[in-house]
Amino acid sequence: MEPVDHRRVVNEMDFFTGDQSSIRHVKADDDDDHHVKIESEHPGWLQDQAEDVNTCLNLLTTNSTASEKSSRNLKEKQRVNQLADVRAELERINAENQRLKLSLSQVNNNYYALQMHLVSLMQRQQNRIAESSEANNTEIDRPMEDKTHGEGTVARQFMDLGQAAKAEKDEVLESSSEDRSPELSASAGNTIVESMDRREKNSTTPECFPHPQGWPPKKAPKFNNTSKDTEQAQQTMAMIRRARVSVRARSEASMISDGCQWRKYGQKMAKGNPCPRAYYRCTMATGCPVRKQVQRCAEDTTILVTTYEGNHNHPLPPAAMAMASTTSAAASTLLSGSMPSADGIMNSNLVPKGMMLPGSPSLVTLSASAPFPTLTLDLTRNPNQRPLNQFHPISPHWPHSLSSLPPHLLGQPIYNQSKLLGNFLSSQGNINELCGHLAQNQMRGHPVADTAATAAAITADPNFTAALAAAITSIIGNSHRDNSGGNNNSTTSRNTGDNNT
DNA sequence: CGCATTTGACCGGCGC
DNA sequence: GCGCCGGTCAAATGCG
Repeated sequence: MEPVDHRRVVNEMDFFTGDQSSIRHVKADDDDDHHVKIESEHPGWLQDQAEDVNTCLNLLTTNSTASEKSSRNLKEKQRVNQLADVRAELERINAENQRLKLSLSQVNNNYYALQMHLVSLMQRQQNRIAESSEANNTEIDRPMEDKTHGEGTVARQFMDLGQAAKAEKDEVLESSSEDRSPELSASAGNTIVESMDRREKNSTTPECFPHPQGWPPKKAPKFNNTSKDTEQAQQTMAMIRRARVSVRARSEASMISDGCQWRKYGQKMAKGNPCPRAYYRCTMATGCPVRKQVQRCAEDTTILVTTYEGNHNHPLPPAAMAMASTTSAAASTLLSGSMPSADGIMNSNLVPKGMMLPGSPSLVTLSASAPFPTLTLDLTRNPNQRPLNQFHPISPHWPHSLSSLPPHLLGQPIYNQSKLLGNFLSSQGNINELCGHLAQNQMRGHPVADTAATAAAITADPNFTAALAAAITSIIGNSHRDNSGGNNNSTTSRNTGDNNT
């Protein structure tokens, strides 16, 4: 038999906070001469307050003297004054807190902006070194130069988006891009807005830019020089959101893991493909606009095509940083260049020549037929098997080895990735060489299995493909990244677990 | 029971 | 104007 508790327990809301979660229990103990005990999370404080409780009921005993009354009134006034003081202090502290929060947010933004700038500077320096050492190979060097050019540009693009001085912009518009030094370009308001504006001005070119099927005219109305900067910025951002990055990779999994958390919100049968297309949205933060589509290739169902769209509006975990700037990079690549057409882009230095091997399908393509400009990274094509075969031993530790890859691809700051990859691409010009290079650096001493199955396993590994895609995209996208510090498409442990099995 | 996924409905853009 | 198509929504369903 349990002892019966005669105490009545009454729930009371905490009126100080209005928080139901901080409900106190007021226990009336029948065994204690009807005394009321007040239990609190802050017993000491409450006790002190209880002693000083001002009921404002003016409950005075009849035998009080006039002097006692006056002294009590005085005390009450003092307490009221103290209370007012405390309240004022509280309000002041709250205001200060808000200010500090704002400052912190600004500091964060500035930090990211500076980081982007640093990245661009380091990239530029790196490219100069590569340029001098690879003077003979202008085909490969120039893309890197342009990348550098673009990187500073984009770092600024996102920093200054919406603030670009219009007069400055118009001035820049007068000069051709060839005449501009990278420094000038990066500092003279060469924003996406400007790029689009320039394209708009360049009406002599029939197809100024791949905007078939209504893009951008419908989604983003034409710019004119009299519109406000803010409108332009919004339109530009809308365009950036529409630009896409598509990654083709062999994978048995339903989705490659890229560091982010995704929630499936739809699935459709797309025309011309027996495999359904799945629609996912990023759930790492409420309101994150990033979407991705996953669909198997109609011709080869072992190939998984993942298309990213949008920019994350939240910081990403370290594991997700591998996909740094994927979509924003692509968007910037597509939008910041003054390419008259998709062919222009492909024939230009925007896409590293090394990515387009002679006699083999290009690893990077730009779709001009898609509704939105789409950059496609094809990780399924493997014109040179050697490096991949070298790359990886058949090992039960492979997944763990992947986790050792991050120091090169996943966990390092973007500029390291870009530097590494940039160096390598400029010197080797072959993505497979890149794989081998990474592998040799990372896994030196490991046995080498020279089998096609190994290569397939590597390319099929979601982590690897995602990381590789991110790295490549970082380069292709001129290492563009915005100052949110979180415009990355990446992968997450959850997805890794859920979707790779 | 809460959350994620599934799936049919719905909507807007585009071509005819 | 109509139908097709891609994309999204939201109720139903499944699962842990």
